[in-house]
Amino acid sequence: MIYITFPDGTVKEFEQPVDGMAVAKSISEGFAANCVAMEIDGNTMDLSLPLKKDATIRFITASDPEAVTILRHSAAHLMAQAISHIYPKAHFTIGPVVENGFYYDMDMEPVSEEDFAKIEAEMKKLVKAKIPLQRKEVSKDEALKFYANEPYKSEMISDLEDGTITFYTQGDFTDLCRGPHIPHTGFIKAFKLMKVSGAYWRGDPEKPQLQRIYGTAFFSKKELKAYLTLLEEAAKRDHRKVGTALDLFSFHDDAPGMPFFHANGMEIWNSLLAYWREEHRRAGYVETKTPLILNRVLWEKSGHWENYRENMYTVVIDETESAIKPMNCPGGMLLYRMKRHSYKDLPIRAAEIGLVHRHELSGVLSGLFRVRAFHQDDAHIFMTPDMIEEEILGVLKLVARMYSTFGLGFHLELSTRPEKSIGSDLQWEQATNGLASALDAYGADYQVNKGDGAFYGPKIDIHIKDAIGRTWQCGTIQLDMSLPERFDLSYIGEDNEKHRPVMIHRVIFGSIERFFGILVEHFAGKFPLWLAPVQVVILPINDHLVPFAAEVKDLFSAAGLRSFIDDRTESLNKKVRGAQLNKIPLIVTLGEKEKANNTLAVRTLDGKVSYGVGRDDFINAAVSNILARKLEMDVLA
RNA sequence: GCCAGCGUAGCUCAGCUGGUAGAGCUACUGAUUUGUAAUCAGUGGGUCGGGGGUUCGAGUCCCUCCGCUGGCUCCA
Repeated sequence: MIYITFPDGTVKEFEQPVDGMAVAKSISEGFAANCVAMEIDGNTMDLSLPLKKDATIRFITASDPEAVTILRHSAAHLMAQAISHIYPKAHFTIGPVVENGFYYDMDMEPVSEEDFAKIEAEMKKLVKAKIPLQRKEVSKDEALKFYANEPYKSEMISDLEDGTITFYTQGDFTDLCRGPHIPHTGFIKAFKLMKVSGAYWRGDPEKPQLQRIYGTAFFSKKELKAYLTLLEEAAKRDHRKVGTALDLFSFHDDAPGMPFFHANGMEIWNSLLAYWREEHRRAGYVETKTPLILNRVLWEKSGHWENYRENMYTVVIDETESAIKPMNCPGGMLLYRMKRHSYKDLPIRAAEIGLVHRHELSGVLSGLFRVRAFHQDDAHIFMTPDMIEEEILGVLKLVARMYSTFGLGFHLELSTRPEKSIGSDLQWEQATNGLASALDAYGADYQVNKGDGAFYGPKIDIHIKDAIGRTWQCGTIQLDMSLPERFDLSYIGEDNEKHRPVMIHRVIFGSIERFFGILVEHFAGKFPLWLAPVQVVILPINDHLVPFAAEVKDLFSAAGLRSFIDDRTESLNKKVRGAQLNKIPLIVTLGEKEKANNTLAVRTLDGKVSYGVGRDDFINAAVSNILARKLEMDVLA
């Protein structure tokens, strides 16, 4: 007789032997049919597992967040089983769950997406058959014997401890797996194979290349469909596509990974930076600028030559080797060293919109998101140790302020001392506590990533969330205990002695190019008025009204509005359509009525049209919307 | 860098198993003078990513280089 406690506190008695499924059925058959797995005393396991002693139980059903992970793991097995039928020669390696699905790495003949249909068809058959997944504990010897002809599995088993090895069998397919799994394949009602790629065994380029097939799975077709719709929405917003359509930027074979910004793109860029400068000036920053090319000796001193050499472009000038800067900090160190500093001068907040070049591997380049030349909205803050908390808090507040202007939410992560690091315990403690207490003072929840800090100091990473729920790491605040040492920075303290200042590097947009790309996707090209390259398009209704349109444009220009006249001899409908497709926030139509009454007909991107709008009312509303950098279009309100 | 797929007009794309390039939009010209998402007609526009090869003949096949896209240990 054993006693099982349920989440609501009730306790039931069961005769031995009893497994999780039987306990679930004691609630109801219908409930049991929806159970995916169970949690026994906090450990997730299979429903088929026998319960041998008193325990607390919680059933995991499709609606629990962890259930989908179990489902996807089982889906990976399902795919492997299907593939073992179609490609009997395939050797299986690992098949884990990843962020939005799962994958399985297999040593097999190359497959392409065209092969997915037949694999999926086979998977569907197996789902229909509702094949149970059965767990079995095996000894290491048994396991090795079973996988005698499977080199990858044998290798994995060799790394495992005897007594902890389990197999899962579903029909004719058995896989080494820790589990847990769903009771039978019938749960996998909605799945899709997504893509195929190459991956090395254990990620090692020296080892054999495997076929990796990615898939995803959900408990319902509806959820799968919602996920696929999200992907479609993301594809529609793809900044490379929108950037081409709106004539914002381009890439050319002559400079791979280095973006060209067009006139429209530069309007956005300049508006973005004007805003950035305004906020930084207000927050007490000064702006500096350091050269693109600096002598090798400097990079040796900073440690980049030793640690970052393979990402740096170098150039020989007058027989002296130099490097194009991949980071702005060494230049910033030189500026600090120009003068003697008193503790009274600190903190010094020196910003720099620095253009950096990094030689990224050709295969990782991706639109504006991963480039070889980009601008960082960098700043180095030099301070005394007791200023850490306040300065970090200041950066966090600036971050919050600036991101909210774009309607971007964010969360914070603190990374602490890694195994390999420089500096003393005391320094790390002081630095990490400084960051943590700033985070506490700021008041938002944050996640701690133990050991994820840089070797030269702890850091805070800021992850933003865009309009369709995707997250991106943009901002970062890194405390640096290395460079002040290497460059022997100092300030004179109250005691009239030299002291080492504390320095942080911080960025808010991060890479401006990347942030630009994120904004394109976040807004889906429909920029708020203050960022829109063209704010107003003027459509004269016929050719005779073009001179009148020019007068109106002059009024707009005088007020600082970016406008242009579409004077093509095309139909109004066509010009409206063009303006809408170009995502121009305001369309002003001018006809005889407007000319007679000195009014405007104004159409916004949502298709609403207001007639008889006063010119001054319109201009004032637009200008105040821009000055306030509003996210919403309220010009017609 | 490695693997897979891709590269045809400014843009989006068609071009079957090799037979000397095509559509829509854009642009330009003319007609129309338009009241809120595509007026009509005409014209222009391509070394089919570069180079090499096979062939009587290559956008199509092969080799090579370049570029783009997606991946490249969130460890059974």
